[in-house]
Amino acid sequence: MNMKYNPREIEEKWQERWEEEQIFKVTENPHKKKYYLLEMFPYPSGKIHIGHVRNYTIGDVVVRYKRMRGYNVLHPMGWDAFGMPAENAAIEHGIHPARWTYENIASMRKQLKRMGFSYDWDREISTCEPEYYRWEQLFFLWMYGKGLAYKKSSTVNWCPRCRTVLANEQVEAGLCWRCGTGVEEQYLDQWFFRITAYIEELLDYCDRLPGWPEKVLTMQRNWIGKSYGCEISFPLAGATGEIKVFTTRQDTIYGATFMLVAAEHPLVMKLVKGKPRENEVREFVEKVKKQDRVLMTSEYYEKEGIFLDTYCLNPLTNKKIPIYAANFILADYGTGCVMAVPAHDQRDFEFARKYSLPLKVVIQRLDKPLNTGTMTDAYVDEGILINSGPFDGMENMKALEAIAEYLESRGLGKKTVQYRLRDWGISRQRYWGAPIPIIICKVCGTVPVPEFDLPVVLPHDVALTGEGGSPLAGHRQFAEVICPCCGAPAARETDTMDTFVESSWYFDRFCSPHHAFEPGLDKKKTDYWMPVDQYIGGIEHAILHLLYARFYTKMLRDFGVLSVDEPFTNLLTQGMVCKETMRCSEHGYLFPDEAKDGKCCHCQREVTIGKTEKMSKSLKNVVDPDYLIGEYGADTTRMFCLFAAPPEKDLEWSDQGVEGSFRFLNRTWRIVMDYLDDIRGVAPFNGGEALEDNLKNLRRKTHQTIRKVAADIEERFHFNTAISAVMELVNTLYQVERPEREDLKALSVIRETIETIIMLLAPIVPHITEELWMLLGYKTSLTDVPWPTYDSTVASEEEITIVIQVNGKVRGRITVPADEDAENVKSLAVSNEKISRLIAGKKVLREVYVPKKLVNIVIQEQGK
RNA sequence: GCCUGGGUGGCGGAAUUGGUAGACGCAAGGGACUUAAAAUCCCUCGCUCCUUUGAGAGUGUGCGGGUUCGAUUCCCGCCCCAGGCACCA
Repeated sequence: MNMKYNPREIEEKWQERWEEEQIFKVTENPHKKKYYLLEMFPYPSGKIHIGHVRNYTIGDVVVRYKRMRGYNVLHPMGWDAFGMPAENAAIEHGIHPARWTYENIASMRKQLKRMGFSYDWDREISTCEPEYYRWEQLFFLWMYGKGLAYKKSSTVNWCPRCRTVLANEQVEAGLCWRCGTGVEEQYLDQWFFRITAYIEELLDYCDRLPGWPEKVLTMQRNWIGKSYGCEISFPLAGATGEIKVFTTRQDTIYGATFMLVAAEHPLVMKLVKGKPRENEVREFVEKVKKQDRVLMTSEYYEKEGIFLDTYCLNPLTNKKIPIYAANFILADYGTGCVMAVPAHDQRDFEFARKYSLPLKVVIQRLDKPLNTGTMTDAYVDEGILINSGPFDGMENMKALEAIAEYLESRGLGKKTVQYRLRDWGISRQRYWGAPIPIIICKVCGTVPVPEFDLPVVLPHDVALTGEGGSPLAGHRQFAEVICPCCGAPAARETDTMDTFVESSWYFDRFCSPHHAFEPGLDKKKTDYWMPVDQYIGGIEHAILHLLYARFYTKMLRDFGVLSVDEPFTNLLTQGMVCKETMRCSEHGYLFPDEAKDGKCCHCQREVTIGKTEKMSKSLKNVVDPDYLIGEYGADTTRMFCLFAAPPEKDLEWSDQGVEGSFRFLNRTWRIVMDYLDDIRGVAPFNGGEALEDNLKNLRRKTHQTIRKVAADIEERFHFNTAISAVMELVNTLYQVERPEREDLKALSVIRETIETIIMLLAPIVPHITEELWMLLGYKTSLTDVPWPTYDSTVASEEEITIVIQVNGKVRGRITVPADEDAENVKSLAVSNEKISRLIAGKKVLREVYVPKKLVNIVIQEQGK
């Protein structure tokens, strides 16, 4: 037998066969344990990139492994098909977003199939289809009915030249990415989902998701940002009224020497009304409003403020303190006003130094007293209260409670709980999204579209120019309707929904993807499949998508549609695949193949190498896997993506080393071919007879490898070490001396090893292993062969190496039987030739023995 | 700036619970095979030092400290990189 490994031929053959035999089609089966594995579905940007390949390969390995373990596995794929890039393509190239999207889907579907992923393609969904988003519109109506969807005024990025709303991504350094005009803030009435109605449950369950990475839960807890503190009223000086602040540091209230109000806060203009500074303050407020939100969070952002010619009174000291408007106070957190305690808060400290405002120390540190004249930073740690009236001498942590109660008892404040999480703004002034099913009638007000009129279908014929506001607003047939209540002419809501809404329930829809009856989810099926047992996706989604999906699940549960509290039992967050960005001053961001020798291939200008960032189409730093698949095949591409790093780690992309994966598959292929004729008629060794050393060692390695690979896949998804282990086994097999053709016992051990290698690799490289399996004489697909089991007696080592250290430094090694007792090991260590020389004449202070690992002999060192 | 992670040879990484640092692979160098090349197979490979060239000594996991018989692993401080920061998805 002398066949060469031909990946293209093998892969196409098996992909066809899997499809013909519908191997991956799945239905509910009450007699089997279900396993629902889901990878985050892609936005159809045009081509899959290495980040997708990595994500979907990880999922596919686990799916194929679980199948071999006997689970009834659901593994669907679909398209997060609404979104901005389609609209941008329409504006730039005149392609209709729908056409652009469907063409992209077609080519990406082809690429995914070429990778050999085991999806049940009958369940494919695209969120831009009315059959999908009609249910989302229904859920919106239910939410509206319950007050979970509501409208309020909030700000957007506004380009005054294009007269359009910009996404944060479309704002570059405070300027519109298309025309370079300075971006402004504008208020619009927009739709919100009341995620805060579920805030306590969302927080509570952060402690009840043991299958989630702790870092993701920590990020979500911090995002929700529950904090306990006080709302305190500061009366205005010389006027009626008061300013309410929220603080978690009421222990420092005696040190509050000025007041800060968010520049955008309506209170600012109210306070300076009619005062000489009114115009100056208005200019400041306008300037802050224009400051880009991204800029606001950047490093070169300078803290600025302006005095409002107004004072209020510190309610406990009754001292007059000045009120400033500032650009770093958040208008929509707490009350939008902050009592500034410059001695004990770093931001306040910097502000006070800039505007020469007084510092007052109210918490004294224990080691050396603070001096307001010489302090270079705020003191934010614990200490004893001073300058704090009746609370002097109290520990500040105790004063938190005491001062809160004191304020409460005198009616000056109350203990409150504050959250950082805001309600979810879902309005988008864009075309390519799910329409919001609402009608605005001059007579009846806000009127929900009647359920029997759903779906509100997105019209096809719109003009997309990137200018002049929401494209749907200009579509008369769509926007002009008859009010369902009074029959008068009315206007349709022309905002569309945030695409995060579609991705908040697609996993439910996958359970019954074609269910055409209300509410679009077949309860019997969602009850069988949900929750998702394993969800896999990029760490980038740790907060927004995952929090929204959790909220939406709870809400659908309360509407009786779902029976689960949480959508994802186990979560694996893969690290980002990163690559450097490249920019040309004329052509903007460049794809990797648009640059040659540091020059832009369009204009020969010098290319600027930017930061290394996660691959994304907008930065064009994407690597298309096609060249890898073409050169080496899907199996090599899959294996290399897994071998490069463990899944949770970020990866700076380089295809250096892909040859190694290809070589390994060739090496595996060759050794099976080499033995094929000799082992074809031989059954794998079953342990009946005693084995001589070399075969015994091979068999031990085989069983150890089964143990290691299963543990690596099941317990920690570390496919790189699983692959290493199989590589070692293949290396070991190469080392074994070729047995005679008549030595059936030896050949049966070889066959056991070869079958094991094939089965262990099956989830990782499914095509080559199917082919080899068939060549070994099997008729059924490897996809449903049971995962091999190991014999722990066979796998256990008879001899182990013990390291001998002297004062913590490795000085020798001894080999002992695995069950050697402690005393023997210690005396063997001490009597070892080299060790005895090293410790001769020295006093042994201590002997540490770590069973099966090492002996550390601690001796008195010279001169001590 | 704030929140969350990460940093180990020339490179990707391994060391799973505080116990042999560098598994496995890439690159590099050497050898075998070949008319030749490719492929394949074998060997070497953290760094420094040497008048014991060795089963040698020292040093080494971003930097500086600490705890411990023993630290890549735990603690404190710092530097750098990545993800998120609510309209990219």
